[in-house]
Amino acid sequence: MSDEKGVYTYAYPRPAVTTDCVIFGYDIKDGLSVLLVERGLEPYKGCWAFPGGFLKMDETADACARRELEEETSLSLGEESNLLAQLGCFSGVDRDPRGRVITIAYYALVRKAEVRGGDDARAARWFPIQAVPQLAFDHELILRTALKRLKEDIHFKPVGFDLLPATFTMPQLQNLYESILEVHFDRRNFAGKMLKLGILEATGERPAGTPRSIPVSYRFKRDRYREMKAAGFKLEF
Amino acid sequence: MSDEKGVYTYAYPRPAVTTDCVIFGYDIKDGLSVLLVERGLEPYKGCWAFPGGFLKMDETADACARRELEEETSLSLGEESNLLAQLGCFSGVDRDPRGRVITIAYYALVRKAEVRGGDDARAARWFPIQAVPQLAFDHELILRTALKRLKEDIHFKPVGFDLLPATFTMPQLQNLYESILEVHFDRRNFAGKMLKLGILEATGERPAGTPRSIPVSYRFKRDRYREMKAAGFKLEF
DNA sequence: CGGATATGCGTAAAAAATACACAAAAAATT
DNA sequence: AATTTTTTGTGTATTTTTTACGCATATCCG
Repeated sequence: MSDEKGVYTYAYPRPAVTTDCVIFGYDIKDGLSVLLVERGLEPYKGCWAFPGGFLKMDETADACARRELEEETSLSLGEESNLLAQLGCFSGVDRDPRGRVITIAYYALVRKAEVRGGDDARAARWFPIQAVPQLAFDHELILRTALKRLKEDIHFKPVGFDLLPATFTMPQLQNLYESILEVHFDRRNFAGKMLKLGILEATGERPAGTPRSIPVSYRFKRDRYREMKAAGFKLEF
Repeated sequence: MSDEKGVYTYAYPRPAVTTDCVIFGYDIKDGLSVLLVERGLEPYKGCWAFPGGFLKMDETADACARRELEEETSLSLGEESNLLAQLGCFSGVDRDPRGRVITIAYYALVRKAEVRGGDDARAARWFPIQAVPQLAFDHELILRTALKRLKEDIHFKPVGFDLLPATFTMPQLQNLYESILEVHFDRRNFAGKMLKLGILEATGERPAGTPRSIPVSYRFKRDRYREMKAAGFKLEF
């Protein structure tokens, strides 16, 4: 490993550089949730924070975020993931008691999966967005920024791809949008718009008996979505 | 100054951290332009690049970007500027021949003003966006990213505030939008939409003789714009 | 069994986007 | 100097999109 402990000297002072990951998940029961780890080391030992850690000299910030996420939560982000996006750099002078540390924050949307603590993280857990505990460092600011960004992104990117199970119903999809945007839609209009986008397909024929009040299952048409993304599409709500 | 040359040692290696500024300007003659400086030092000495430089230990990235911009181009960004936005962190492992250097890129829109080189910059100049020379480091990637971002932002923010002179005509405003988005609009529809937003006001009465083919001058209503921004508005094109 | 609730389907009204024609003044051309 | 071309402002009819809402049926729950 190229990052063995040693002594590194520079002519000018340098900040330490970390990455942090704001990972959103979703299920019907808890609504929108966020993934946190319990810190196993000082500072803020025992406090909850976003998974993340120091940048190594031979990896990009992107790679660092993925690595730290996997080490601390066992969650690995496939290259497929639509939304591993850079959220921004947080560079407040006093944001870390250890000294000058800047962080590059990322955020991603995933299907909620089992997570377990590891490495510097004593534990890893999903928290419903309404029940997030006090956070270490300036992570509350980072969370607010991520939520704001998510609300913007949802207008342009089909977030369901990443947050929902492979097949889902229209009411579920609507519930997802409503819980992120904190608004309510008329269900007929919502379904109409979604279907008109052409990125959904019904997963099975409705049983012959045409039962009505059991929802139809859909899945996303990945190919169709890719086409539309290339052409540049927009979701309006 | 806290950043005197000396020897700074750390237990783990650290990347150097810089900021770079992508500054867009606009005038009728050249259309959209970007501000570059000619590097006075190695590496890439004599090559054109974005103004920027190393982060000091007692300043945020934001402050660093503003400081370096002023030092190298004599351009100072008022706090009023709507669009000094973080563009993202560029962290390619080999992006700087001096070693590991990551940069936090910013971008801003300003009224084109006289600029002069200073500090590490031998010269500073505006380049029309179609005539940008070869750039140092990975600055071509940064420029592409900034242009993409600008095209997105224009849908939500009244970029004219920052790019146009205090008073301007409707054809000028339209020309600005057309040169950023690289499309053409019907002028009646464009004017109609713009006026309906309610953020413009005619600056003077049309002379009594009602001459037709001399454009009406407008100015932005800053107060009205602030209100709308708080309520969250959207420009469609 | 009966009432409350959820789902799908379709339509009428309102709002917005779009395409388009004309007259007058300025600018360019001859 | 006369003529043509370009530029600007104004308004309207048409199409498209968005929004609001009614209804029949099936499930859920006591």
